[in-house]
Amino acid sequence: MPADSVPPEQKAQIANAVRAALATHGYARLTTKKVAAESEKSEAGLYYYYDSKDEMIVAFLETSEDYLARTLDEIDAEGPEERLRAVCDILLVDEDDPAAAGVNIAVMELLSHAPHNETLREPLLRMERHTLDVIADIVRDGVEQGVFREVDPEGTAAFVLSATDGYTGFALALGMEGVGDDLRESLSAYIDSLLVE
Amino acid sequence: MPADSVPPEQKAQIANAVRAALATHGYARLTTKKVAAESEKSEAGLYYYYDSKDEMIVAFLETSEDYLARTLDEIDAEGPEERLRAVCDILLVDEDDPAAAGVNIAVMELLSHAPHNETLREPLLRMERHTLDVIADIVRDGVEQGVFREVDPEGTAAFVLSATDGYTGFALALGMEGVGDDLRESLSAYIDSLLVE
DNA sequence: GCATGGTGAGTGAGTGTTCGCTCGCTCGCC
DNA sequence: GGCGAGCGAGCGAACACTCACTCACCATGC
Repeated sequence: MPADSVPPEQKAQIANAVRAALATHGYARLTTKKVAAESEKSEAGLYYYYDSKDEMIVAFLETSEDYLARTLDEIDAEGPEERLRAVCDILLVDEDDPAAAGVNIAVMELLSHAPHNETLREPLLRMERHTLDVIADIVRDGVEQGVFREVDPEGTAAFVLSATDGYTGFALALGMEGVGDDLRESLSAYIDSLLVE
Repeated sequence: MPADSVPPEQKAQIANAVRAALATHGYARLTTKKVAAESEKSEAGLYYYYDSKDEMIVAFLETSEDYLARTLDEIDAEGPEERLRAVCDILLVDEDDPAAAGVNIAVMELLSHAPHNETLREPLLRMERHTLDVIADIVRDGVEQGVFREVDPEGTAAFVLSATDGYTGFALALGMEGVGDDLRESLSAYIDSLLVE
């Protein structure tokens, strides 16, 4: 079956199974058998909807992409400063939420494997690009409104996203306690430093 | 053979083969056959020195750890500000150096797989912990010398390392051109903001 | 000077297992 | 009775790892 004609409900169900399996086993140890074990289908049942394991992962990524985009879109904070803080709060995964941590770490694993897997590269690129744009837009608004100093929106966005992704990819993945709180404070201080006096 | 009694020359040679194979294929697609192909030994020859694939990867990590520690130690810049800039320069891998980029991306892949592989966790933890300490020491010196504002050394170190690791794990891995330069500038501006007026 | 036997270093050819994926079939429903 | 949905069984390939063996080298005894 072509990937883009999978019924939405089935796509959501399979994406969810991929998500659970990724969080539990990581990408390098992900197998279709493990995905099936997390779903309510058999291994062969997954292949009824998707032609390959990679396509199932793409389904998960597209679902995550939608979810993240919606979450960022739903921020109802007012003003660039509060909005930027809200975005950071979303991107800096709580170490005490194992489910969220597992998924986000797995996405970092997918990201760092992207150079070797063409199929996964595109959806990952879209997701990161979008997040980058959301942050840059907020910063740009802040500069135009005179809330932020005259910083470069793209550079600031890259800095913030790097910091949050990097935190997930090393401190969260290694279970380094305390680093999250340290970082949260420094990131908050960084946002302070963006404000005009 | 116990891993800690492998002759140094053999360890270096095998670590090097693992490094090359990781850079080319990534961790998720790393096989002992590919490591052997990058070395001058057969697959069975690798097992003469190491009992498992994971031990070979640990050998690579220990070698990298030594190399990074030595590189950070050899910084001869003077004063906390210049030293901090030098560290960032080392950690922010150049996107035009494919070999260095490949290895660093692979280490990010290992990091984000760490929750699922106990064997790799320890050496990775040591490596990140050490880097974190090096940065925190520089910041602490800077604060004591009155060069930096009274920032938290640990938090600042976590912020800087997160940013550089994160850049490697998403922008470098996805080949997002320009992000590196944007980030370099923002990171430099951040260091400016740490300085006392 | 030279046969003998032990040893470290290494390999070609496998081992059993697991992988991604397919096929022939069944079942329930219009 | 035809058809969409799904599964048990199993395919070939690839995987991590092992084993029986070779070969160069060296010490020893004669």
